[in-house]
Amino acid sequence: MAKFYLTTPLYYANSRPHVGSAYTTLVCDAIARYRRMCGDDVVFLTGTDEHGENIERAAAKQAITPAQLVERNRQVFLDLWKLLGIRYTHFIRTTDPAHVPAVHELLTRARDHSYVYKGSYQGRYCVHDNLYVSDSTDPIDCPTCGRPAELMAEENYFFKLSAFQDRLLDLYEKQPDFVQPDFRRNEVVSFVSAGLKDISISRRAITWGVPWPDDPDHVFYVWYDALSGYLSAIGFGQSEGRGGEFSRYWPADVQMIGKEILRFHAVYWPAFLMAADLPLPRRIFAHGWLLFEQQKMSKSKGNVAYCEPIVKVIGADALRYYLLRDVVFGQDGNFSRDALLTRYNSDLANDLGNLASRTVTMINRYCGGLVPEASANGDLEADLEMLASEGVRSFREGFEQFAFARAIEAAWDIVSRVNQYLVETQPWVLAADPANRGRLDSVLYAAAESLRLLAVVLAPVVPEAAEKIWRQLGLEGSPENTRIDQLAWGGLPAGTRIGRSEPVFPRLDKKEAIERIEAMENEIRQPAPATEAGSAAAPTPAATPAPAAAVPAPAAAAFPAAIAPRISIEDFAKVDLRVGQVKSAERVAGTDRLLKLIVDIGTEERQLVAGIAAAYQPEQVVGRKVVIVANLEPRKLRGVESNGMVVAATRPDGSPVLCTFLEDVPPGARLK
RNA sequence: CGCGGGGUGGAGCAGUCUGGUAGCUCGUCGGGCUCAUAACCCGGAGGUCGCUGGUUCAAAUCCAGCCCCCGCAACCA
Repeated sequence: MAKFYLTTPLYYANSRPHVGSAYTTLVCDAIARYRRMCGDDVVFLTGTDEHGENIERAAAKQAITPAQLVERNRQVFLDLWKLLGIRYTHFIRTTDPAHVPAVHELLTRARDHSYVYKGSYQGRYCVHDNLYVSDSTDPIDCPTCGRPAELMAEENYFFKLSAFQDRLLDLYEKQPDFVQPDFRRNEVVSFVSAGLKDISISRRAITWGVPWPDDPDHVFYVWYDALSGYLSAIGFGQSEGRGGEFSRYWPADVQMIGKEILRFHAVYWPAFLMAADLPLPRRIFAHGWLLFEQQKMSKSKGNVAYCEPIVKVIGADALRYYLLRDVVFGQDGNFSRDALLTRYNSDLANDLGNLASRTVTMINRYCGGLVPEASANGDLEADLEMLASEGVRSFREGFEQFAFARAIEAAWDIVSRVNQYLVETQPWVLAADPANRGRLDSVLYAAAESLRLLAVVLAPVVPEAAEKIWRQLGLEGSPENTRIDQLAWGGLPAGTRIGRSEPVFPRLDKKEAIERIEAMENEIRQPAPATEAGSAAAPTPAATPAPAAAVPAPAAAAFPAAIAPRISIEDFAKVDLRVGQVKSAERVAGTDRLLKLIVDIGTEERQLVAGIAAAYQPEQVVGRKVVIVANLEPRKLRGVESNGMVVAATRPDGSPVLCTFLEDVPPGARLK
């Protein structure tokens, strides 16, 4: 029996997963189910990355320990996977005690080959927030508090990534499908060709992490820790390798990731493994992102779609089907509730569900509920059989290339053909005359047998529905226990007592369903400290990319957000808001968003820089009365001094809307 | 010259690597059927495949240049 080891990324456990996070997992689940149905011995790993300063900070904010936070969030993932019917076999958390020896073993092997050394790390660090802001020494402001991050240096352990440039390029060339899709590989090749710098793999100021084996001042930093999870999950570094599990399943056959973590998986990861003399995964597949109505999903835009409401309203199968069918796998895809419901109604309810319903009903009515014998087959049946077999073949071909949309289309060719076939043969007319008994039996057998093939083929995509169809056909066992690679026409035994016809996918009122989904989503977005912790304030600076399927939230949640804590009138009085009139405006050269404004605030003219250029042309703002925060500390933006701030509201899409007045007010008037 | 994706009937997308009747879903218009979840089936209308030039017997597809949109990154005090 062939083994098949498949992994999702280990999701960063600092907030709750949304549709994007679930996408990777769901795709992997479909692949895992498919491989099982091909007879493979499948290990399907998912898990959570639970270390790092973001988690430390999120926990501190809620006054709980990191361990408590992570336990809580992990549970949200587990619940969601359950809801979505994800049948993973292994779940690794990087705080699992068994994970530590794996990281240490990987390190020991790399050290044995002198790929690890102690060096001086230089970067930008925010002393106020205790946050590593950037690995570069270029000046940058802290994304959390906005104050300039300080240049810092500390002793770190480094991994000699630079030593692997040639071997990596060689790998991409000799094993072209190591990184897929092709255009992603090209990206990786050009990145590596440009030269690799050694990377720091430890930190001193972080305590929530895997301890460095012989240096208590250090913990492992992000990737060396997180990526090792793919090894520790199957027993690497443990005595006996957990009964030989590691040697049986490693290397991974497919490692599925989102495009944002491509570099870490396609460059760092193979280098780490090479350094330890371990075999490399066979394939890294980076898929695209789900955009929401053409925009990137992000918490600050308030447009994140969550899975739970969708599943509760239309079912996990519908979501699975929609994501696999409507998104061209690999590219960025669009997520739209409207399209989801349209797909549900037209493909699942009208085409497939209705086909099952009419077929089962007719067998019940015309054949006494027993699958008839195909005794009088003609050309139409031969054609249908051929088309169905071709459809199954083409489905498998698509699925094996991860071209899920194409595979599902092939299955729907069968669905359409059978619906068409029923109209052509008109079994309800045949049933009117006993002389047509033989034809009628053949027709209904052909329809039922087509449904059986469909149930098997679609089991990886819509497991619950496949199961229902299977039962309605009166079959024993389950479609998932049927070998998809040996699937052939004629497997439905005549005489089988079929079940009652029940809608597999009840038709839904689109508008009403969308409203229900949105209402439930809004509930989730209400401040829910237990799970929203990480998103509220913890940004993800460049230095600590979270190994999650979809990008983490950007800095501040602008919309919709919880109301900030109450302040006193004295606190408010500290903010000096003034009416100002824009005298001149010009773009700050080389920027997309910044306008340099000269504003008359009555007593003086101020120069300030506003990030509104995406929404306002300079000539649109000249002469306008605006509201200025007049007593902010000056700050330089792109080298231009900004002496105050223009007040603007933020639309859900993030664009700014200037605050202005309907009545006339002289510049300098104070707001209170 | 920062990195990447994309511009194909009203909407959303395939097709581009491997040139050769432009395809799918939804929508729309007309017809058919009544077994079925007001579902199913048939037919029609609707596209100079972003623009320009080149290669070719032949270009959505290959080459060059240009325009526009969208992410990421850097600058939203």
